[in-house]
Amino acid sequence: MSKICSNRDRLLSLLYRLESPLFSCLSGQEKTALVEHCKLAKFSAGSTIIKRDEAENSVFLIIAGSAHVLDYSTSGRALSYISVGEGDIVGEMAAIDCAPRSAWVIAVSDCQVVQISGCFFMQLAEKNHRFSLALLRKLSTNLRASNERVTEIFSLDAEKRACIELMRMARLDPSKPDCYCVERMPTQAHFATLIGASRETVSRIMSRLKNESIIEMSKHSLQILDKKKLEKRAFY
Amino acid sequence: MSKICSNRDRLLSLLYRLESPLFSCLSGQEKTALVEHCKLAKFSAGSTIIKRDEAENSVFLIIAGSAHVLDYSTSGRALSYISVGEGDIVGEMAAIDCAPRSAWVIAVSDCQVVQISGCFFMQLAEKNHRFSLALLRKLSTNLRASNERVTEIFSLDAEKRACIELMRMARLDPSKPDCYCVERMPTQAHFATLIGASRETVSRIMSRLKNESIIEMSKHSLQILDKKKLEKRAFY
DNA sequence: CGAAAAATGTGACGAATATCACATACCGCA
DNA sequence: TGCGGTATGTGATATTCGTCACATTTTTCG
Repeated sequence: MSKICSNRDRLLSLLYRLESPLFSCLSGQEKTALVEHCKLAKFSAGSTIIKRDEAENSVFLIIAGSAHVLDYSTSGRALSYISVGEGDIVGEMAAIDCAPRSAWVIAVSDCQVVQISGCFFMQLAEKNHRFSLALLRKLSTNLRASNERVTEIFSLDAEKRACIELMRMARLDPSKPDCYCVERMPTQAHFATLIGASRETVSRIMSRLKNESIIEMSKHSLQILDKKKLEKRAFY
Repeated sequence: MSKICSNRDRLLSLLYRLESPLFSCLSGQEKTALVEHCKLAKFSAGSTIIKRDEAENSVFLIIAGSAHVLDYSTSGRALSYISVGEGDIVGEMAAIDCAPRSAWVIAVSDCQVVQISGCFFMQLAEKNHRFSLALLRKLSTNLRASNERVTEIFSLDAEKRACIELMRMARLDPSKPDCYCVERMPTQAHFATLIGASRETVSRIMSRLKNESIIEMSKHSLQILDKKKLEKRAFY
């Protein structure tokens, strides 16, 4: 499943190009040491990057592709805690507190990742102040996002949650200016796990939004035709 | 020897007595410096310790009493993220990432707290490795707990959530051995915010558990009469 | 191209539970 | 001891949404 590539130089240059508030805290020396304690790996769409309850504690830096951090309910329905992409890390919690994995991480699209030894990652945190502070900020941000998500699921209905999530995912369309779109829109089943709803509910919501010309689908992207209306649906 | 202790001295001895994986990382010197950058404060039951959206960034160390970290839904219903007591800290996130408060902290019972300057708190984290690593572990633990709570609310019905929460709160009864109880059981309205349910739903659940002789109420404490049955209700 | 798999659309139905509206019980306190 | 506020108990009702069961469409890949 994961192909190991030993091209240290490529990895190092990747680390230098990467825009990450965390890894940009590392000195050249630390980056060089890092490539000695990690390996490149690939995960195909749908495969498991981290298994819940395992004791393994590597940290994964995502170079390409996207993944969902999620858990399953007793009935088997999935709920995503966070969706991660290029430049994000996952698995840092197990490295920090040495507890077993608390969630699953599943590749949504084909992923290229750098697998870093958990021990080495924590050595970086111990030796480099800026790194450990950046890590603190990251966890703090995650905690805020996580709490916000709980409140949303708790207090808003599925349609409002869907509209908010679409607004979060939307970016200015590079081809048509003044127009927002979601490139690489996940499947409705994946989207459902992001907002804590069933696949069918998402389907119904999308149908409604299409009918009212608020959104439009094309291939794997989603156009937001009427941003104002979408906001209204999200908040009123 | 003087019998009258200054506030500073009392505070310092408090810090030495306190069982906290975080503050036990501090050297004597750091503890002495800390008492110069903080003040003792009291909050009566029901009063607000931290207001959501404010820019203020003190960290509060709870010496006595308990409080809930919570947020309100649009309809006004409250949901607690975490319940904190003696030795816990709240408000560390704003100190770490300098963002506005993301939640409310409300005293459930009368609280005595040590209010620490956010900047000084972060100076400790910058200068003391063990402290910043302990802080990382604390955030990591909180994140795990927060995620676990989402999954619970998402996948278990209100009764199961209530039973699990009761089991979390229960301690061995100091008077009757082999018997578990919850001393200082919060009101049903407070308990409801902990499990993400309405006050009425909690009332109905408690009635059922009482009827079946699983629990028993007395004054402000709750006896668990049949731990086995309670576990069954929680998980099957 | 064409078949199998994956993704999506949609109706019917039931379960959980919020909400409203009271009744009742309990507690602190003057 | 009685009063007012707070906490709790309980029925009726409405709503949201998950689940099941298919039909239909789209994508993938040999």
